[in-house]
Amino acid sequence: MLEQDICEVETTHSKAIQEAKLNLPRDEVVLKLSKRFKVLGEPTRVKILFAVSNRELCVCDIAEILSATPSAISHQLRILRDLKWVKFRKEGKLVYYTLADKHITNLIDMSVKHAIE
Amino acid sequence: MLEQDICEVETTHSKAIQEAKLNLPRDEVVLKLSKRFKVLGEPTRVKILFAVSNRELCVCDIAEILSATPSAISHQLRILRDLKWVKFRKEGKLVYYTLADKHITNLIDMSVKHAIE
DNA sequence: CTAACATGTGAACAACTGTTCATATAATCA
DNA sequence: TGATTATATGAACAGTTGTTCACATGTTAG
Repeated sequence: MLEQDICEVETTHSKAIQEAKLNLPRDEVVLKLSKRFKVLGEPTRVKILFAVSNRELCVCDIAEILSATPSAISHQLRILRDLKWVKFRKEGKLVYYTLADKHITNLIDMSVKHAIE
Repeated sequence: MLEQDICEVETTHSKAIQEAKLNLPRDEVVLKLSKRFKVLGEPTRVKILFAVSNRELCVCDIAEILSATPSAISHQLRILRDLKWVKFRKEGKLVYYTLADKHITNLIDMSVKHAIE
């Protein structure tokens, strides 16, 4: 940030600035939070979560449902697996995925109803 | 999607697939939903929302708080304005921003506490 | 064993996005 | 009026990301 970009309002509002700085969550917390939201910021992943929220589905099922390639779905599932938002069960060649817990769909449902008009 | 990418599991799981397809929210809804989540998927925007959730702040204040340039903040504020997540009030040269309503911070708070461990 | 198939994964590519920079606009002050 | 300052905004650039493609792995059937 260059010198010219610093506003002079700073001194006037220093009290509000100081207060806001203190109330701001730690960088680590914000980063973790936004990282999770970003995962929900992709239609494909939201659809996958919706699809596996009520029943067990294998990768090909999900691909068929979303009209996508199994490869694309597999890539997205890895992200959801890493976050432990979905769990999986192998059965022969197939791998069945389910929602790890109801928290995520609750969040989505709540978002639909309240926060996001 | 090429022929080779279509799985043969389809016929076996056709019932589950059909059911999942019906339960899936409309594309329009999912798109709108994930679009909003994407906005929260950026640390800068989350920080801005936190900052203006308790007090009125001008662009330079926010820039100072987040250690960013006023220009970068202004760009992000436009996105938040378009979504009507923040409201603003002009006073001379300064433009003061506040949270439009408590729904968004509620969502974030809830996410911190419940859905997102 | 070999062929077929479901899934996983790395590389490559295209599309998107946040920041910076330059500049415009609007308001205040000398 | 002219200078300064706060904010807005378009273009450019760099970094990120989702999909596709090719291929590897592992399992089942013949």
